[in-house]
Amino acid sequence: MSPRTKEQFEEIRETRREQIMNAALELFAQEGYTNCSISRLASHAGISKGLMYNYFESKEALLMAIIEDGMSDFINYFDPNHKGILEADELAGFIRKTFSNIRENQKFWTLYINIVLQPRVREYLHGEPFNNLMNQYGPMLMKYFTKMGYEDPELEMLTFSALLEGFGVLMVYAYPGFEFSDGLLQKYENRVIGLFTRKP
Amino acid sequence: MSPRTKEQFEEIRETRREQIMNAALELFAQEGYTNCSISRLASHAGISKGLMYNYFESKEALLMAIIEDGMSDFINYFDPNHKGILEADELAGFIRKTFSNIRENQKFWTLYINIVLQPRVREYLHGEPFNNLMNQYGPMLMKYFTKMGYEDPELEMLTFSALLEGFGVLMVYAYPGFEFSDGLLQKYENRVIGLFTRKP
Amino acid sequence: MSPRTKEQFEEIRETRREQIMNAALELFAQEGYTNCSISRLASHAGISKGLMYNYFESKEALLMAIIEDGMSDFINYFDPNHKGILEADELAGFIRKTFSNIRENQKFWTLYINIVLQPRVREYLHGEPFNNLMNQYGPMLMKYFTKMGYEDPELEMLTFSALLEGFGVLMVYAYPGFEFSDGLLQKYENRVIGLFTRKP
Amino acid sequence: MSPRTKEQFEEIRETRREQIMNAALELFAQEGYTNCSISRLASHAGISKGLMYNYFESKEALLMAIIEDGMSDFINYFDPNHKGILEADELAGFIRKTFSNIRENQKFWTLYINIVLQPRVREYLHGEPFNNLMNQYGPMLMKYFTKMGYEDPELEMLTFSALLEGFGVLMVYAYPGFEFSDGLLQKYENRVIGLFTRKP
DNA sequence: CATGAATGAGAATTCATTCAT
DNA sequence: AATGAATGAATTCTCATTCAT
Repeated sequence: MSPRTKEQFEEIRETRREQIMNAALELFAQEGYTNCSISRLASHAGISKGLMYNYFESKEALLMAIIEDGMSDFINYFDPNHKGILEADELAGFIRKTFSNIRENQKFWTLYINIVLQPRVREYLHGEPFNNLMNQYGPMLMKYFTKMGYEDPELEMLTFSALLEGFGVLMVYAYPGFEFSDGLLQKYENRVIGLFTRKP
Repeated sequence: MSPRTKEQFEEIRETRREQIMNAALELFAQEGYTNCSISRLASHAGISKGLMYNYFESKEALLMAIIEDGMSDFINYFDPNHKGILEADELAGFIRKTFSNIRENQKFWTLYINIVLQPRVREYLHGEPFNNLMNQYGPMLMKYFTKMGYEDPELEMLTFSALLEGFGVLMVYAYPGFEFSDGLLQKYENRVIGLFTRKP
Repeated sequence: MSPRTKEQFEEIRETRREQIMNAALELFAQEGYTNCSISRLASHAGISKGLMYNYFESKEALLMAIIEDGMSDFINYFDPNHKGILEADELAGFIRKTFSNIRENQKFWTLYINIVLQPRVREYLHGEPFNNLMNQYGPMLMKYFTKMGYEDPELEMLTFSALLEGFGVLMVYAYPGFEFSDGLLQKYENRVIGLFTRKP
Repeated sequence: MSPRTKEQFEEIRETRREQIMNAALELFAQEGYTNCSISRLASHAGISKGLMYNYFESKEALLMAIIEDGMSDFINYFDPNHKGILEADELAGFIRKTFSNIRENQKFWTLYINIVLQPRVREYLHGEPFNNLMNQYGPMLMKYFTKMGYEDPELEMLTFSALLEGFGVLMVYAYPGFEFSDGLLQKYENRVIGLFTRKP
């Protein structure tokens, strides 16, 4: 009968927020952001339409929250020492974490790929807090490949990025005929690491 | 002035149809299928809303027509002999055509990537006439890599597909910091061809 | 600490009630009744949404309470003897009090003018307890101007009412270029009193 | 069977536009801008909700169009010679036209008074094309009363404005007990003209 | 007495599609 | 063949009100 404490309210909010974001991620990934109405989102999350707006300012804000959440791991994977210069073992670690992240968060990557081409989302991703990741990614890899003695750092960077991006897309597209066994994924991971962490 | 012949009428229709599809592809790729209204589509194509429906049954039919058109090249690139068995030079040709197609039809690929994850589009793509392409793609590559003596054909197929898909995505994403000079693209193309057409 | 007495509780309630009404009047006047949500009203009053409903049955009830509060002065100004017949000095007093009330309660008058045309509010104002004021206002002035020997009592009544209403509106509108100095207001007040309290 | 000409389309649009504006003015005046939903507006105008947006960008745009339409007469009444200096007969003309306009367009004035206090509307009214009217109104009257030799031009201006504004409000409010016979209105008009067009 | 999470009806707005001309 | 007015269902979003705690 006594009123709920501030802590209780915060706990409720946190739980609900996650519940909504999980439900939304699932639906967004399945059917695309624009095809999911707030109405369906809400009923998929088991709440009322109105409550959605208690937790997220708009449908777009909900999307951005999901993107931010999904990207935050990446921000941490990459250059954990913040020195601005990659070492070979750091790159290997980054690759491993990236692959396992893609495997485990297929829903997020589906959504991400589906959404990232839309101008508004891209603007958001090129702003803070992703700005650092996006803008430092290229130069840092260039430095790395140069330092490691690769003949054409730009070409390496393109190949490296394509192998990662392409993998993500393939995981998500699930072309008929492809089977991503654990063994295969492991071998792919090792191949990519091998290609870019040994002196040429 | 003699009345136009049936052939002239059909020619006019065909021209109009292409004009509409080009305008639509441009807008779809720029802003996403769902974000483009028929109204804007029509005025971007320089015709009235009503006339759109004279040429395409619905907005979705217009989209599918564009997809079909964009994919038809690929259907032709791949295994031109219809033998079901690839030769190394055929694969090289396929790779070259694919890359040049991606470079030249960026708009289409933007749209394609943007749209291909949506259930209805996927259903369409997995039906005729794409069915053959999609379903034969994997097995054919497997046979190829096996025949060529690669140790792990599945791994090659994954790598190969990732390098192609990843390239497509990167072209379209245009990460800040990437510059796709003609020279770089040529080297990338050569590298990919080199990786998969020489006996290991 | 002895528990609070019933009187103390009621005093607290009364204070809160006024606090809410003041906050609400401010927002209502600034932005219009319909544009102010209960949520903003509550946070502007420094309390929770729920508590609002402890003090007022509904948003409309809160509005009516404010209107009743603001009008009650007028009810008292007018014909303090309840004889139904006005004397010249009573009218002068009424005019003076009206002007000072308008000057001091601009927020209320803004709200009042903004709100008074809406059917539901008008119904309320034409019911008790305003009924008497509204319905007796006209006849009483008629009698007054007749008794005072004005040639056309109806015309006087119209002029008189227009000068009061018009003043209220102008105070609230604040047309650019108008400056309501104390001196000007005083002269206006004197002019109005002069016009209607001297034998013609 | 032949397609409609541009002229026919324009005629349809003009007719519909007026039909919508008339219906909206009626409902707005009766129940207040905020209380009228687009839905009811549309069905009151005998059209679909969607069509409203073919003619007016938004509910607010519709309101502004009505206001602009209603005010346009006033812009023309006032200082028809655009000399910036009023003559006595011009003022008399202005007063006459104002009164007859208020009488004939009660709906508009109800709406106007109801709406003019809202910040957004006031901003609009203080911008073009009303800017000239609103901002020149005060100074022009000041010059007039000065030139005519009135002792306190500011006081005259206030009185004059109050008599006009007050009249408008009273017409709209229709206090019970007031009866605005033609004779009364004529006398009021003459009184106001008399008060401000004769040398004091 | 107090809180704010939760609801749901309804508001404004958009847009694919139809159809009279 | 061509136009654009007209429709109405669906969408995003708001908000007064309720209620468990």
